[in-house]
Amino acid sequence: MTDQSPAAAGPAPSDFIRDIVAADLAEKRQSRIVTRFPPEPNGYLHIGHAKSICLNFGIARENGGICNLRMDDTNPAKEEVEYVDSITADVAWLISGWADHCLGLKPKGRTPGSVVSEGRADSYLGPAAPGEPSEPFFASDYFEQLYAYAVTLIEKGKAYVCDLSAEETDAYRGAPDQPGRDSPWRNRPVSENLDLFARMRAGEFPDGARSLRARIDMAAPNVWLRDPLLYRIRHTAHHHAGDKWRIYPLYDYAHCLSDYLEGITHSICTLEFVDHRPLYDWILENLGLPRALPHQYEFAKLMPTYTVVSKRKLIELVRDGIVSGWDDPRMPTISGTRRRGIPASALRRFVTGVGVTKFRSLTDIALFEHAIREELNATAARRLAVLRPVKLVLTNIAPGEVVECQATDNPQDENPTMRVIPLTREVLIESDDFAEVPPPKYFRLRPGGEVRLKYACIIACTEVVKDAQGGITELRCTADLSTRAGGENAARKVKGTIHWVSATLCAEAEVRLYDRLFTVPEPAEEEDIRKCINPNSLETVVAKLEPSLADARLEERFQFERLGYFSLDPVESKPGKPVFNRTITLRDQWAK
RNA sequence: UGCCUGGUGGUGUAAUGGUAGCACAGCAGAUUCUGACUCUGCUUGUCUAGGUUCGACUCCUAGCCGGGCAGCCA
Repeated sequence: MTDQSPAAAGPAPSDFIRDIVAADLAEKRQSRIVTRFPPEPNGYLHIGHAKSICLNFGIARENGGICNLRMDDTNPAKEEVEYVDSITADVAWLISGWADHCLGLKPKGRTPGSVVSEGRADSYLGPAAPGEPSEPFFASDYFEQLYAYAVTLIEKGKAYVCDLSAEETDAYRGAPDQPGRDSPWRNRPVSENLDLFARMRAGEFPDGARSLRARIDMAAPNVWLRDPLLYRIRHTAHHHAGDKWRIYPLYDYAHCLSDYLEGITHSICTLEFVDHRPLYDWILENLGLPRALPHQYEFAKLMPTYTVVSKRKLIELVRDGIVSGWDDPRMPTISGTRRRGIPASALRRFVTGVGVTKFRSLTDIALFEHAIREELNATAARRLAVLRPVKLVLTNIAPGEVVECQATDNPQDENPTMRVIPLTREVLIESDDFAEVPPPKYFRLRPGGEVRLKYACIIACTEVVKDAQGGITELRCTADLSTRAGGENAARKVKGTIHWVSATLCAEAEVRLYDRLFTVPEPAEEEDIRKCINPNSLETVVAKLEPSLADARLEERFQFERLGYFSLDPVESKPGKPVFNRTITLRDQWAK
């Protein structure tokens, strides 16, 4: 349950929201911190959500609190069970081994119960006890309670049923720089409002015929205070609540009260909700609730370069078949990230490393790549694999002879383990590790030149064999076995060391090489994102692998030396027919 | 011309009245049986103008520039 990664060993993050939390604790405004992560189940989670998850769970974790996972499902037209399942799985994966103990789930099937707070009737829904059957919280589980609160608002003269159409409502709202006008239904008697609202619930009116509105101020400078809608009529079944509702609450109304019902202390969201905060507070304050009220705080969402993080654009990529699905390894979704082989710890390190501010920043994706490499460099087992092979014959090794070479699994370990790789007469090397006419400063193999075969010995190229078209068919070399580890010339230096595999004793696999999906730093700013799709974002090759890779397991992470980090594709790799994904290349100064 | 919000190197982020620091990126070098990792060095910054102060990224005033807001979406 403890995180052994370097990121966890470092100092706890600090930002303006954590400062507020710390002050609330120090000044006893709160005794226990409860945050929440409230996605709408209408799409898959992406790395932008990962920042919010790590912020909310991180704050809970650092303060001995919990973070509720809540489906913000108040719009039945857009939401699906598929999404609640993927969201639940993605959150579990991201926090696994780091904040599992902070995950707030509710008792399965439970809705808010009656409690007494400060001597007054109240409602509350807390998290499930350990071991108890549980599921995420759902805003739709609060519909009954939300309805009761709405009745209270009506009784207090703070809400009314409005008969204006959607278009009329827009017109009456005015513009940001000019006040709106009161709805003609604004001063409807309480009894009539109560009756109409009950009949809205009963399904007596068609979609859009009426709405329930807060009675605030049509001249408010903040447009969200101009009698915002609380409920709309929707004759639609709900994926979680079933078919018993004909009216559904809107976000602004449902969210603050969901927070209250769960005893949330700090409701953390992104910047676009700043304008809604006065409404968040208005609803809670005007209900005269007995317990301490939650407070909303806003931060800037994560916007990485060379990708998009908007559900609408992500949905387009999936729908238009530009990627294979939500979990395509090129997608910035959490499921795509996972399938790509990126460790959850690397994603966490990245999203917490960028910090939390109110500045709308563009984060260089290189920060993510760095976090991935840092994590994988420390943990991935080194292996040899050749992506684009060219044959090389070691003329002084007899056919059938096998020279066993000791190879280090991970030089980053204090006591690295070893394995054996077979060297045979015929080996395969990377085609661009040989150059007939080498560019300046090229220190790999060339005609008449020398290079070391990693973990084996130094070889010298004696002959380049070509076919009739001039294509290279094989390289003939001599191996200096005295330069093997332990040999009398083991210390001999040559400029280059290259990777290789035996041509006769090797495994084979499909390897998928990924590159960034977009060619421009800010694809979201383009008029049409299809025009800046990187045509080379996926290249598939059939690679030759050292024999041990035939036994690779799904959860293992490898560094194919000098190439990058790889792991098995969890969806399409099959026993006997392995498929590897390249998670990321190694940093490459030479390529620049 | 309404309301909200924000401006620190190329990017992100610290410094909350006391030496502008860190990470990434870039460049140069060292090291290397991975052109990886590691190590060293370097380039580049407080939006502007006033004011307060011994001293201002920080406080005040006025500007400038950017982002968001008028869904019966969240």
